[in-house]
Amino acid sequence: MLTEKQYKLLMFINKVTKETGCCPSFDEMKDAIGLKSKSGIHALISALEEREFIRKLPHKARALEVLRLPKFKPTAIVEEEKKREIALQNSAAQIPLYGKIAAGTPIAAIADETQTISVPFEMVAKGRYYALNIEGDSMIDAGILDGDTAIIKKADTADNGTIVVALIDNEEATLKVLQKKDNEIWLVPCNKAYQTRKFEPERVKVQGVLSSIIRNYH
Amino acid sequence: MLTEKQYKLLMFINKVTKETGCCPSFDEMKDAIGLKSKSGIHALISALEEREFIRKLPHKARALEVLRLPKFKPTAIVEEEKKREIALQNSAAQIPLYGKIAAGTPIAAIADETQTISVPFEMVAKGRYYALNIEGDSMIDAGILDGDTAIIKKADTADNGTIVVALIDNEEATLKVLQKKDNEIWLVPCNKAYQTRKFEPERVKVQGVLSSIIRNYH
DNA sequence: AAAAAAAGAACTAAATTAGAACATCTGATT
DNA sequence: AATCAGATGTTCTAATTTAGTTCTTTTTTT
Repeated sequence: MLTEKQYKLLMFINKVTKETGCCPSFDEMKDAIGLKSKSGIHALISALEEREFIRKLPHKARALEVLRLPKFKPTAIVEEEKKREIALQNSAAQIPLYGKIAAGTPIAAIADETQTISVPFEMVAKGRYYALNIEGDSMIDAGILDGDTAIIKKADTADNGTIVVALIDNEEATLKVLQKKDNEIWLVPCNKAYQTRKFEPERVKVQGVLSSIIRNYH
Repeated sequence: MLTEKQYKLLMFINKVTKETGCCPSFDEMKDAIGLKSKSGIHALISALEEREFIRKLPHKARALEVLRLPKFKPTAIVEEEKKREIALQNSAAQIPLYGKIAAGTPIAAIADETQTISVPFEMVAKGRYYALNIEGDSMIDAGILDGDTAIIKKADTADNGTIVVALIDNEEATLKVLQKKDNEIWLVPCNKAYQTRKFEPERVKVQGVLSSIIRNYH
């Protein structure tokens, strides 16, 4: 239907006309569309007139009239808008919801990424994140309850004392406090009813660090 | 469509005609537009007539008729754009951050609304919400820790057993579990180190119900 | 290399403005 | 009916600014 420039120009004319009641001059259009010469505008205007989107009085200043707007947008514009939309959505980033943790499944295995959860952008400023639903009460003393949503920052290392997603023997994922000892890795629960579990370093892989907790009451 | 002067004149004619029922003379228009000679008005009128915005009877005094006003954007498009904008904004709602709770200040008093926090849209689907920073450990057994952010739904009533923002004696706001007894209101902490406080119903006002908890780790 | 898009410059036309002279209309007066 | 005054509309000239058109050259894209 229309080329990208034609579309942009038409929308600009329409917008200015609507907002000010006057239509823009060739120079103003030139600046708006990002051209350095008016002659390009002339060509675009001719094209728009030929396609009956606008009408003009020749040799008159600011004498354009928008007759109609296109029903469909040029693909280039659509894609541009998609990008912008995604950028805006990122003000609340969509991150994948990988499933439950504390069950015996490695996270990668259930990473279908079909479900997502939106979280405030401040939470996920840098890095890559995913969400997990908390199952069980092994972290209850850290204020992490059954049913909470954990926002995890992907990482394969972590500092002592941080809460991490740990994959044990490639088959069990769990959320615990990390303690690296001389020749062992301790996964410390935050609930006196549970025992600290101790592993050889080879058996434990860090899959992420706890970044945020979100809990919804009904 | 029109130049600035043409537009101004057209709007002036339209306004005067509507307000007084008769249209202005060339001299009045000249003064209104800020010209020192009527001849300019004549030229502008000719331009407007040529563009079919007004009609005139030649050589008749005050014989102008406004035919139409500059075309505006089709409403359908305007509304479509508005909807999209709202949808985008809502992907992460901005809600006001009222300040800390458990300190001795009524919430309304610190409601400056200058700070906001963005929360996932799912959390604030309906109703009006605000955020509070949690101070103290009186709710620690409910998994609500010092420093957490509470998303509160505005309400002035609440069910028994829900966690509410309660204003006591119009001066102290606190987050507690609500228990309405026969002739008392109990505000129950979730920490064995704290006592349940009991009040006459008149002294306690519910200011909201806990909707979500957000906690950020570094 | 060919085609399309953009830039640049030169040229032409229109818009704006002022001032003054002139024409027309209306109602009142002769 | 003719005339007049006052209010209003019209035309013209002229200078200045702003804007549209066209043509050639350059750049970019294919």
